[in-house]
Formats: sequence, C-alpha cells, structure tokens
Amino acid sequence: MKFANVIIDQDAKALDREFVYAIPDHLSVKLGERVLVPFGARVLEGFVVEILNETTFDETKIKEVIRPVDGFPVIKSEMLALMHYMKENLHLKLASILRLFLPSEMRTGKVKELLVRYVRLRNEDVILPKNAKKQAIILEFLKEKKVAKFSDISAEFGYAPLSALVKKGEVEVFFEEQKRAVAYDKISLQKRPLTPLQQRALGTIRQNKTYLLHGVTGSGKTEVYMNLIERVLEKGKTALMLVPEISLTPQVLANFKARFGENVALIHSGLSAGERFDEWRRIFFGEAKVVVGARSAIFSPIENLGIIIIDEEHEQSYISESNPRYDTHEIAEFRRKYNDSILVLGSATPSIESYSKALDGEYELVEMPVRVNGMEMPKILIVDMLDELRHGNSEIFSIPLIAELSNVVEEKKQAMIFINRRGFSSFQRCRECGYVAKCKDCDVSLVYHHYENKLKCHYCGKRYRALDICPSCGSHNIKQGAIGTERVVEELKKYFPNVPIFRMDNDTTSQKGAHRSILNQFREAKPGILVGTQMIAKGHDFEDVILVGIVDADQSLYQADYRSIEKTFQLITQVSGRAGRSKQQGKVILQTYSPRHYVYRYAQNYDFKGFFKKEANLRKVTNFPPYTKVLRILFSHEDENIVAKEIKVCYNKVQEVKERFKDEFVYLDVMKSPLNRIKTKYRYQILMRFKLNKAKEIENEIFKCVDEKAKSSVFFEVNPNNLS
DNA sequence: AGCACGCCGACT
DNA sequence: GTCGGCGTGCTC
Repeated sequence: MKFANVIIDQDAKALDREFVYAIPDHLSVKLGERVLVPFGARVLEGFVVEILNETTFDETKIKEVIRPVDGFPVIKSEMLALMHYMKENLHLKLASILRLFLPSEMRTGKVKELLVRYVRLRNEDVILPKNAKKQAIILEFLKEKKVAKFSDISAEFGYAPLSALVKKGEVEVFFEEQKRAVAYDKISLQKRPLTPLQQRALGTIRQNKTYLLHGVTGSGKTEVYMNLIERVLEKGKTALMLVPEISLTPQVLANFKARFGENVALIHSGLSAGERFDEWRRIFFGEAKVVVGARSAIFSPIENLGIIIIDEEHEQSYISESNPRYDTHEIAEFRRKYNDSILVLGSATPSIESYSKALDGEYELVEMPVRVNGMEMPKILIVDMLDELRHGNSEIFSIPLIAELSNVVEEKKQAMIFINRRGFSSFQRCRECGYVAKCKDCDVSLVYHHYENKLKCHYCGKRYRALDICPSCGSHNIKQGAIGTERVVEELKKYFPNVPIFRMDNDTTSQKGAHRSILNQFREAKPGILVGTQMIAKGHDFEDVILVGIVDADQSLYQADYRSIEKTFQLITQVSGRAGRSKQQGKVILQTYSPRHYVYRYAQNYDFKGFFKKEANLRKVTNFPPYTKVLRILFSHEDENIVAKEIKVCYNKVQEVKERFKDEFVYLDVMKSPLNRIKTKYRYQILMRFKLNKAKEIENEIFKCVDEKAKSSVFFEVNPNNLS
C-alpha cells in the first residue's frame, strides 16, 4: 500500500499542513498531481507533495484518494522544492504558494478549451438546385480548401447557404480545439549590429551566476537580452524574461515574437483567462522555449532554464504586496541556483540594494554607459514652483513648461506630461470644517473621480456619491484636493484647444487593449500630448517626443518610506528617457517645490553613481536597508480587540528576542497600521530593523513569536515597499 | 474554510 | 419542554 501526503487546496491557517491519504491499488497517483480527497464531510481538491511507502499515522483513520484531477502532475519537482523554500523563508501558507504555480482558471470554474467550428465537404459530387448559386460557390471553395472555419465561410458567402448545405448533410461540421492566439503588434525583425558595448556585455555574461546589467536608457539592453536568449536556445535550454508591467509588453512582445516566433509564450495581466491557460499549457508541455511575462511569470512551469532576465529590476512591481508576499528577485535566485543557470538583472537605475550587492561582489556588475545612437540624454530644467508662485503664477503649469509645449506644437512634435496620481483630484475636503470623506470599510480618504462624479475607495473599490454638502457641518464649500491626470488634461485643453491630448492611467486603460489603442492614437498625432501616470514612464519608443514635463516631481519624495528618494530618482531618470529618442535632443521640465533637494541635482546630471554613494551613505548612518533588514508583521481581524490583544502577545515575545540580540536590533515598535482598516478588517503591525550578521537566525526566532492559534491573519514582510 | 458538536436563551 | 444562537474544535 502506498500513501500520499496531500495539501488541501484551502487557504486556511488550520489546514496549512500535510494530510495522509491511502492510494488505492487501482489508481495511479503521482507526485505533484492534484487529487480529489474526502475531507471531513466534504470532498476537496489537494496537491500530492509526497509519496510514502508507509506511515506512522493511525491507519484506521486514513481515507483513500478518490481520483486524480488532471491526470498529470501539475507541480513539477522544481516547484515542489520552491514551495518548501517559500514556506521556510517567507512563511506563507502551502496552499497559497501552490496556487501561485497554476493559472487561476485551473482552480476556479474550469476553463473550457476553446472549440472552433470547422466545416468540410462530405460529398464531392452534390447536385444542387439551379437557383442555389451561393451554395455552389461554397462547394467550389470547399473542394479546393478541403477544410475551413465555419465563421469564415458564413462571413464571406452568407450564413443561410452554408447552413442549408449543413442541413442537407452535404457539408459536415466538426469542432476542434483552438489555442487562443495572443494579440501583438506585428513588426518586422530588426537585427541591428551590436555596438562594442553590447558585445562586451555579451562576452562577460557567460557564467552561471547573477549579473547586474547597468545600462543607461537607450543603451540597447533589450538587444543584449535577445542575444543572450538566442545563445541559451542554441544550447537546447530555455529562457525566462520578466518585464515590470503590461504597458511594456506590446513592444517587448512584438520584438520577441519577431525574433523567436512560436517559441515565445506570453503571460501578463492583459490576457483573458483562456489565453492565460493556453500559454501556461504551452509552457508546461515544453512547446514554448522562451517565456516573457510580468512578475507572476517567475512561477512558470518551464524546464531546463538556461537564463532568467529581470528587466528594469528596480521596479517596485517585482515585489508582491498582497496575499502571498514575495520578492521576484529571491524566487529568481532560487530558480537560478536550482537550474544552475544565469540570472541577469537589468536597469538604468538599479535599486540601491542590487547595486550594493554588485559592489560587494555578490553580483557581477556589467556596465553600458552610452546610448546606442550616441545621442546625449535630454536636458533637464528644474523649475522652482515656489518661485513661479512668487511671480504670480498659481497654475498647474509653469511658464517654461507652457513655452516649451508651445514650441512642440509649433514644430508638430510630441510631448509627454507625467503626473503621479490618478483621478481628477485626490480627495474632497470641506473648506469650513476640514472634513474629508473616508471609506467606511477602509479608513482611507476617498478619491474623487470627476468623470463619473463619484468618490471611490482605491483600496476596496467601493463607490460613494460625491459630496455637495459637508456631512459634518452642512457647508456647501467643498474643495477638490491635489491634481490628477484628468485635471491636467482639462487645463491643457485651455492652452491648446486644437491639439489632440491623450490620457493614460488606471482609469482609461482598464479595458483590454485600451492601452495599445491609446498609444497607437498618440503615435499618429502630430502635434500631440500624452498625459499619464507611471504607465507612460516605461519603455515606449516615440521618435517625435522631444519634451517631457513632470508636473509635481515631489509627489513621491515625501513619503514615510526609506525608499522614497530612490524612487524619485528612478522615476525622473526613467521619464526623462522618453524624450529625444532619435535625432533631436530632448528636453525635460521638472516642476518642484524643493529645487535644492540633492535627488534633483544628481538626476539632472544623470549621475547614478554619485546618487548611489550619497543615498547608500544615508542608509548606512540611519540604519536602513541594505545595511539592515526591515521586518514587518501585520495582524488583521474584523474585531479590533482581538487584533490588539494578539499583537500584544506577539510583541512581548519579539521583545524577548530583541533582548537576546541586543546588538543587532536598531528598531522595534508596535502600532496601528497607517491604513488602520481595510475591507472591514482592523490592521496592526510590528515593525523592526536589525543588522544583517545574524539576520537569518533572528528571522527564525521572530517567526516563532506568532501564536499558531491566533485568530488574526498574520503576514510577514521583509523590506516592505510601503508600510500602509 | 466549512461543518459538527455542544451548551445557553425565547418560543410553539 | 424544544428550536436555534454561534463559540470551539477537527478534518488524514
């Protein structure tokens, strides 16, 4: 008799362990397979994570596996190993880890494989009535083509004649499974000769270790990636390349499709459930040798990996901030080691963490300091908005920005305006009493959306009526808060009523394909202005963009986050990189209320190394990563008393750990989370920082501080992006 | 997570 | 007397 250790596919703390089942002799159950098992009074799905010949568990209590679910092991051995790693190091629930490895549509309401209706001729010599001219045409067509899609024929020759033929039995209808083709922009293959810098990078990146590729915007990193992948494919291995967001994907994907054809599989959030499922299967069964995708693609079931590439490695989107929290870098490092392959982290503005690892020799640094076309980086003009104010300009746009925009319009070129917000204005506030509308479930300010005239909660999505009367004091004096994309577009229209202005943010791109369509429209508009959030900061190659405006650069600067300055530097560099991609040197107008902040000086000179030195030093003296580790434990529960009580118990234990590691701890405190309530749950957190020498040891001790039986849900997070 | 078991209040 | 409230505990 064989036994299977099964993880029940339920995201509950109490079930976060293995359960033993007997495998009846008539069933073949393999490691990594999903199985149906009796569980209490129910029948549930689970994952087989171990096959045993014997068990110590009371055999009279053991139930039998009912049957396999898929008929093949969906979790390969590498992913099982990864599961154990993530359990141990990230303290995630086993089921929630395993769920990361499967396309969600394999669990919820099984996707139907897409069936396409085809027709073919059953009888070559049909005698038709003389008046059935259309039917005759269809017959001729089918004689030649043999097989055609039902929809094609009916579209071209009419539905009626075709269905008449089917009815008479002369034409046969059959169904065939269709892999959904993923849409992408068709471009022709452009294989540019490599520059000496690119060749040098390729020459260096050969060993099975981790490289940090620091290349300025426009230095041709993508070309390097493609050559690396080509080399790996030649050796019969596979490649995995991660990009930060879908906004990047159309272009990257088009390039990869052109270069690697059918070998490429694409995973990103813009795919439909069915498309995602199809791509996953192509990867699983080895049909796709190259995977390009966003963060979650790191869990692709691709085998025989020769290289992993993380493009724009500094991007925050590589750190998952909800549910199973993980850092893509860490997972990539695991897979690199497991496959004994190459990992390349590429960026124009590497994260302080990564760059410092490179300087310490943990990564090998590869540099590409020059743009491919030899163009200089755009000139950045810093505009002091307080100065503008003193000279009587209280508008959103500074005088220099309007002047430059006018130039762009006159020359029939293009400009991008970057803004760090979405919606019309961030909130509604009563001018009399200061009341700000908040979400009743989440304890955050509601965001006003002008277009729908609604207040929305950006955390839970709930919508509220916009205020016209203050509910607190009854005043009608309601004011909109800070500026968003929508407002900027409206203001711009006043200055340039005849210029096409496009807006790109979360609201305008929520529909599938909206992204591409906005960009394509903008591409044709000359002159044209594109207003957008982070989304427009990345990867888009528009030759005629000669001006970039940053409306409020400080936005990301003053946040309670040790990375906020770093983020600001990265943002400016990246946005600036959008200007002057071809013949004409670009210009950047950066509007700020703190023009003397060092981040702007370094950004203005594109001095990454100088900035790194300054910033790394600041982190060192203030005891922040990469010189320490930040650990956050987040408790949440509907009942505030329970969270408060449970976190207190945990905090006391953590304090004992701190006592034992006195020299290591630099900070420890417990508090309400800044977002005290989200989706009706109260949130409290313990925050700590400790030095790196004994970090692993301390972490393990900290993990033990959480009572397994606590009712609150508990999340651990290392070096969190934001502390809300 | 979800279901059973179990021990206290207001009903036919 | 019983129906049902949801607190506690278990699921191989």
